[in-house]
Amino acid sequence: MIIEVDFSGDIPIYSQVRDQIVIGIASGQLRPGDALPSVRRLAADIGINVHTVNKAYAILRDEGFIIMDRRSGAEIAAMKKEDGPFIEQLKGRLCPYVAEAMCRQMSLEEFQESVASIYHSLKM
Amino acid sequence: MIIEVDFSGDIPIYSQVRDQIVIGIASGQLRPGDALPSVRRLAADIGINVHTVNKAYAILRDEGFIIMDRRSGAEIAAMKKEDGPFIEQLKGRLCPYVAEAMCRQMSLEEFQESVASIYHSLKM
DNA sequence: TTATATGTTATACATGATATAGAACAAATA
DNA sequence: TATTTGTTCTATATCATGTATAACATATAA
Repeated sequence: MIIEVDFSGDIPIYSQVRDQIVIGIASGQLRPGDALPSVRRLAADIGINVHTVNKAYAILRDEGFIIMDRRSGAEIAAMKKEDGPFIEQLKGRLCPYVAEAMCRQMSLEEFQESVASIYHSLKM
Repeated sequence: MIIEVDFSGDIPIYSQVRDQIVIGIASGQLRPGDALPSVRRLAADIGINVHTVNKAYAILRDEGFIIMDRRSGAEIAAMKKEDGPFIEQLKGRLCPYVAEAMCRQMSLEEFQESVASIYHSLKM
């Protein structure tokens, strides 16, 4: 799996790395049990600092996406089904986007269609 | 309209102010033509610096949500219907959230239901 | 005129986030 | 023994964020 980073954007590098790995898991490119490149390896491949990759990995670990072992490295975790608190947290983060879409006269159906478009582009 | 800010959170204050005004417009609490409080007034009400409010207002102006006049103050703008580029930009920002939901075994329908929940909570 | 209020701009400062760099540690493997 | 793993530590540089103070041009009201 190839990870690319936009250095000129306003999204932190560690956040971009985190997002792309999550997208990789969602799309099936990364499956539970798969080994991730070591922090040094990935840092060298992308051309960034080891600490930046380590921060992304630590976040993914705290979020339950990966399992890290000091000796064997990092691998994709098997995740449980989402619970109530996650959905509430998700709603809170989505709210500003839904609100902006409503201001721009986007219907609920149009918004949901965009979500479906993302969903299917990841699923295949 | 009351604007409250979380100082301990990880979301910048100017971003929180921006989001809450957008939510106010989406919910109909703020309508096109309505006057916004002056930057000094709102800053005093919330208990933050004038420049922080000014930054939020400047962003809202750049995004087309409000119209600012050096003499008459700021007011809510009448917005056109969203265009193609906006939807593409929106998809890019939503993608990580959809991906995370998929990793947590959330179905498309469940995600869309959350969006609908937000939509209706703003609409009423 | 005078006073007040508006957005706007400028400078300065403090703090935290971000990213880099180099080094070292404990544990496991080849 | 040598290498690799995640992890931790110190250090530095840069940018974002937030505050503080001041001033400006413009408009309105007393």
